[in-house]
Amino acid sequence: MKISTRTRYGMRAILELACAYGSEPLQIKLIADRQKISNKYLEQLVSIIKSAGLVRSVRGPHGGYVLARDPAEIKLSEVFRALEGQTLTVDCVDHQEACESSSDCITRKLWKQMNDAILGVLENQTLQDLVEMTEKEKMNYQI
Amino acid sequence: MKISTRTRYGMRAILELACAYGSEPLQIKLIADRQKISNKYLEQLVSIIKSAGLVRSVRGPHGGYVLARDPAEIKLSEVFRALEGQTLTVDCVDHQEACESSSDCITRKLWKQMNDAILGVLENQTLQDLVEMTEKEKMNYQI
DNA sequence: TAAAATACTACTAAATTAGTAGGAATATAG
DNA sequence: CTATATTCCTACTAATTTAGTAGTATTTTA
Repeated sequence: MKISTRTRYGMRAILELACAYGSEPLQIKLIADRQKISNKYLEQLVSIIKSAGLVRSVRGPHGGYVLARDPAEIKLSEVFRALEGQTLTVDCVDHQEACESSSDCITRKLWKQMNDAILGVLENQTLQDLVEMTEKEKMNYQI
Repeated sequence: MKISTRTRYGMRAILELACAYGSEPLQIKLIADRQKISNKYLEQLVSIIKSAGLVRSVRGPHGGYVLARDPAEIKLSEVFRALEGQTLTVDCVDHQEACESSSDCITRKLWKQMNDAILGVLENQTLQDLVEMTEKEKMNYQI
């Protein structure tokens, strides 16, 4: 149950964008430098969260990426699922039809509890919450 | 954040053993047949939970595996971690030294929340709880 | 028109997962 | 003592996923 670097990198990138919300677009290159992530790899990750509708892009010089919505309107669950995939524990939790024993399967019940516990964390916080926490507690997400 | 089939199969196998606690040893072959898992693969999975000290083995005819302790004394977290690995989200959650920015990293804080949410589910239930729930709600873990 | 950026697509290397395979060791029953 | 049933151990393999690299096309601005 490790979180992939894809998700970790992607989360940091969108946090940079959340922090810069309201300002000029941020370039991949700049974020990649700050976070010490491969430029080209980050390009693909940001493209994933763009496909999910969470960021918008601006092409050409002085282009870059901006958050598509107010950071207070973007739940962490949206970001996480875009990067890590929709399935949080096992397929049958969201799609009962994935297994015919779903309705009376005890392990499914367990995985659903775990699924909901994770969702509880991600559904109840937005990018804005993380940005504020960062400022308030003098934390960072730049390394 | 999908759970591997290793963990799903392993959890089902140990649940069979929990259910049979107090009786004769169960053979891999029998469990594998019931759960429709490859015999040889399950052998390896059970060997993992044996290494973790959760089950004991009996060799020779009429041998098999038995739970090493009372099912009420085996937390789901022990089983899960044996199968899925100790790390629940990211290394730095358990090992701060894994990253020098740990102390003021906002994403680590998020991953720790998620880590603890998962642990909350697994630490507070034992194999016995699942066995009882299975009986009480007429559920199963045999398919 | 040059330069700065994203967009797209294909490839690759490494790691992990999910097995398969075969035989060694051990215990039991007859 | 021997056949048999079982775990034990180790090595191999195939498929999938992850983490990139690489190159070029497209768009926009100055």
